[in-house]
Amino acid sequence: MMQESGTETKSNGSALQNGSSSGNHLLECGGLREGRSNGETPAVDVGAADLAHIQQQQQMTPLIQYFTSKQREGMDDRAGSENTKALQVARQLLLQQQQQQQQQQQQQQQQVSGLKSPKRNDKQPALQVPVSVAMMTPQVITPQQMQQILQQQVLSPQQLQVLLQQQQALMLQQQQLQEFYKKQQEQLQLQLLQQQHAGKQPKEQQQVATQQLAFQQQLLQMQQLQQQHLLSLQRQGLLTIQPGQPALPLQPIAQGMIPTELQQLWKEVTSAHSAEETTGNNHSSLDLTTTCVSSSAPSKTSLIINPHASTNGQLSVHTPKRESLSHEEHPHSHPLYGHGVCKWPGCEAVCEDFPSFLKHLNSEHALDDRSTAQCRVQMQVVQQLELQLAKDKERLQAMMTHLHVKSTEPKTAPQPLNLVSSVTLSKSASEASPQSLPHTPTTPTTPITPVTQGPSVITTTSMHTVGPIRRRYSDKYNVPITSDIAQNQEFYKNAEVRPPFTYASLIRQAILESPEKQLTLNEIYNWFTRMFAYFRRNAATWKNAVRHNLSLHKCFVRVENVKGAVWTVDEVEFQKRRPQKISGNPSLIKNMQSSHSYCTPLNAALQASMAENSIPLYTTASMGNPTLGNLASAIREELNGAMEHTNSNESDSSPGRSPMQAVHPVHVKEEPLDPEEAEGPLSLVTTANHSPDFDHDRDYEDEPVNEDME
DNA sequence: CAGGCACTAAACATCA
DNA sequence: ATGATGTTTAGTGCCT
Repeated sequence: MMQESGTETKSNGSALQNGSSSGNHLLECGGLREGRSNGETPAVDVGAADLAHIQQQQQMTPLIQYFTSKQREGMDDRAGSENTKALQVARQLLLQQQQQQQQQQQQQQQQVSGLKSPKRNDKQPALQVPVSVAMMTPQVITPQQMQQILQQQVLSPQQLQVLLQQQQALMLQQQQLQEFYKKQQEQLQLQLLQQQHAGKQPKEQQQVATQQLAFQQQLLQMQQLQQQHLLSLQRQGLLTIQPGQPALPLQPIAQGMIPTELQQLWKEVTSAHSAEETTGNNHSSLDLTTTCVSSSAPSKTSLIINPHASTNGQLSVHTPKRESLSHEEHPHSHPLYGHGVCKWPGCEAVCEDFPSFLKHLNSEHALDDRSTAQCRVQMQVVQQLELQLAKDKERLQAMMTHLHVKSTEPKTAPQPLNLVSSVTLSKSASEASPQSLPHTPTTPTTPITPVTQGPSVITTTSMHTVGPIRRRYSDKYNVPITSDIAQNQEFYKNAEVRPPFTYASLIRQAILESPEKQLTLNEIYNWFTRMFAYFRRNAATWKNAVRHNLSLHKCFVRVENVKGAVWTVDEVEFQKRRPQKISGNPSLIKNMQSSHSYCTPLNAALQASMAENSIPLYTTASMGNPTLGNLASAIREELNGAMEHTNSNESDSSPGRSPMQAVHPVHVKEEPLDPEEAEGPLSLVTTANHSPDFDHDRDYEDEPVNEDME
């Protein structure tokens, strides 16, 4: 019958405040942008398209990268328009660059001359595979993205670990790819030289062009791999992609880790690098990549994760556990040897066994200019990574400390954001105010702690120690409970997060959701356990609470039925409670309005991005911007409902409901009810029709809030 | 600070 | 007797 999975009676201090918030729901949003039902941010989208275009051209020059990186940097604290400007500039530059390059290439095809120093001109590398250095940087997640992760989200150490591992693995892969491409490039040049001497240009050029194409494709694949990695991170709620940069993962921009000096180093290496033989085995290092890419398919639709599978809070999402992870921990002890391949940067030589590898190492990678240069590069890379790691570690430490301190404070439980494919999400979210705002005198520039404690699946278990929360925000906004539950359904089902609603609200919801608008106690229990993972524990406690609430509140009416007693909702009674509550809470309203004023322009696009990336709360949390989307509508509805209530008892605040849709005769509770009860048609069981009131949530307007309703 | 509210815990009653 | 259901009371904490 009932699922009494965890009947520990000890419930004090249980997971009441695992108000984490990363709804990993809403995975229906497929790609980075496709998932959105309608493009909220056209300007940004254009930028994204441009970026993608640029990406496909594989022609990002350092200059463009600079611009785009600038763009990204600005994205954190500026609106997107500036960024699109920068992007346009970059795009123009790119076009010029492309033209120049085309001219160059044409010239070269006509006269393959001056090949001795094809790279002398950094800007137009002759016949160089148009792969920017930055593109090849071993950077899967840019430092800023990492920063985002660390700044905005509460990650468990394990997740950080996994993240880092994935990052490292991908970096390794990328590094190998870099080497591979570098090598290919050099070989091409060498071949070209030879061919020039041999005097057979046209054919070989064609070949070269083909190879170039192949390289580009491979690079593209690499990019896609990156992208998927990032996507998977997003899906886990580990990474936030901001709206102005939906194509962010497509931007293999060197940032932080690879400054220009590093590029130069690479060039040094490249120029110092003499031609090597054989490229045939190089693909060994690519195998993983290509298979990975092909398995997860570049098309974004293929990235869509089965909502059911992914809504599981634990999010077993397709984080393609890249086999490359094993690169590091390959049984063969030498870090430069793995999978039968020499892992010296840029080498990839196949070595049958370890001894032959050692032999190869000593012969091919002896102390010479090239090795030295490569070493320097590697040092730089490592240094940068270490720096970054140290920085992020520090940040993480600070976060942990901060959160630890804060989490012990009796804060209110944050409410998961309704981000699931909400059409007006950006609007509502941007207008929203965090429910915690009234209690948190945080300035917009400082992260709001409770927000970072959102119902993230990551931390739900770790949050269980947090003390009980007495306040249930949404109790005051009981209308949107419908949409909230509907929208966060999967989240609540899978994450052991206490829903931010009072028992009364939940019970009412359960009853209203039933076809008959009536439930037996047991059915109510079942609804609780079915809808909320949280209520699969401590059954004795919450069941008692349910019964207590059913008995206590006049709005719950017991009806003798053929099959026993069922409980119904006296909507009027229920609504009666609301005005008095909301009226006493003007500060909340004010806060909402004020927060609205500053967060709207800033965050509209951001919210959209969050929505499509299944990342509630986090992004704006770091900006101190409230993003509890449905709170605004909640309050609004609350107010509407309250006002309507004062005007007439007939109207429900939710348009989705027909107040007069009484189902069955309700027989009133045994106890005499208030005299007020006599005032209405009233012991009607108001029935909510089952249409989800999403529309309602979205249709509200920005009307002035009436604080004096009573 | 008082009062209201929500939550938790527990005692008790009723009924199948 | 037992468990489910329902009622009531008490204590506590948060918020206005």
